[in-house]
Amino acid sequence: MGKSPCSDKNGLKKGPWTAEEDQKLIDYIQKHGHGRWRLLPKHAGLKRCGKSCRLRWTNYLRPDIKRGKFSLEEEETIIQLHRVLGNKWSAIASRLPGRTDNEIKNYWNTHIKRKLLRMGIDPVTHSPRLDLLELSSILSSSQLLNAPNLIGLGSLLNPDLLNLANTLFSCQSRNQEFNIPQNLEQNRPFQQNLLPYPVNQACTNPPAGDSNPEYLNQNQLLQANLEQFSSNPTNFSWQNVLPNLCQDNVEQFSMSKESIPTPNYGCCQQETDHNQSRIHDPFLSQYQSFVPNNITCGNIANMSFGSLLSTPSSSSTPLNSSCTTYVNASTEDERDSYCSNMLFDNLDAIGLV
DNA sequence: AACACCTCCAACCGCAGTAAT
DNA sequence: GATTACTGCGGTTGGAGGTGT
Repeated sequence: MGKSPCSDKNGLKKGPWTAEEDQKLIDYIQKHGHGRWRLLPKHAGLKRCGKSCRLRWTNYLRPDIKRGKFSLEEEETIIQLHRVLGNKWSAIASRLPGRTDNEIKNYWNTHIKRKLLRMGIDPVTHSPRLDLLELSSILSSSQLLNAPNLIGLGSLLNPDLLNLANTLFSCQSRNQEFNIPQNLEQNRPFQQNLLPYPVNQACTNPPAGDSNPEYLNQNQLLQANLEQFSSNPTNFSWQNVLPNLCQDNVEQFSMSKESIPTPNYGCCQQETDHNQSRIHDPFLSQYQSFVPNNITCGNIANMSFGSLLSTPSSSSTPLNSSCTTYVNASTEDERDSYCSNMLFDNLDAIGLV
């Protein structure tokens, strides 16, 4: 039903707008207002299609457009709105005065999405990558860290998992004192601990211990689900091991989508400063807890462990799971794949493969 | 200086929804 | 109800400018 594209019409200009064209468009709209975009270019003396004129006006020439960098507050707002609305850029833009849908979409794709991925957060679901969470549990269990288990996992793990595993092994091999389970599961969420930071920082700044019972409880739960997985990997279910963890999340997720919840990612807010500065970045502050509130008992319980370990379907960019080695990897996907190889090199080195 | 590669964003494209006929 | 005209939306692209080698 859609109209034919502008390119079908002969003699119409494409590409970047000149200052002269901009001025013609502005002058015309100031005199006659906008609308009737199809007729506008003819009346305004522009060799452009109406669509192009509308886009130029709404995305660039409109007087109420706010130019310049996004503030942290705007960034936080975008993340919150995206969590509720998804890729409804126009809906998001309507709540950010002066920003266009195109601008927000670009900013999401070039900045925020990448930032979330680096933090180990799925930019589509806004939840921590549960597969990474599980790997931390697997690696933390000394009795399960043996060759058969890891070889079995090799075919299931996606590159992000392997990347994390490689980081952990690198840490372990460089510093025997550094206790991986403590670093991963005590007193602050794993994705904030490890993923946003370079490997060497994660290794050299292990957090202090914490006796918070909630964290200890999670340790037990993670251990329990790991053991269940170990005994029956394909039929693993969260149902039996996480009955209490997501109680609050069910309530929160049942909220109307019209209301925008305050950032609260679950049951375990960060309590301590870890001898360092507390996170004040509002962006990071949204992801300080352990379990995302949009993960419910229902949807966790229905996940099989196998599906968690394979490439997540929620991931917007399919993960490259090939075993090709990229020594000079230029893209993030390539680096992930490269890290997968490094993991198995490390496993080989310590005699597990 | 020259080249390769990367990032960013303005602009394009195709499709869907809706109003008008 | 079918068709046409128009507008809006979201995904994608291409090129300018920046950075690294």
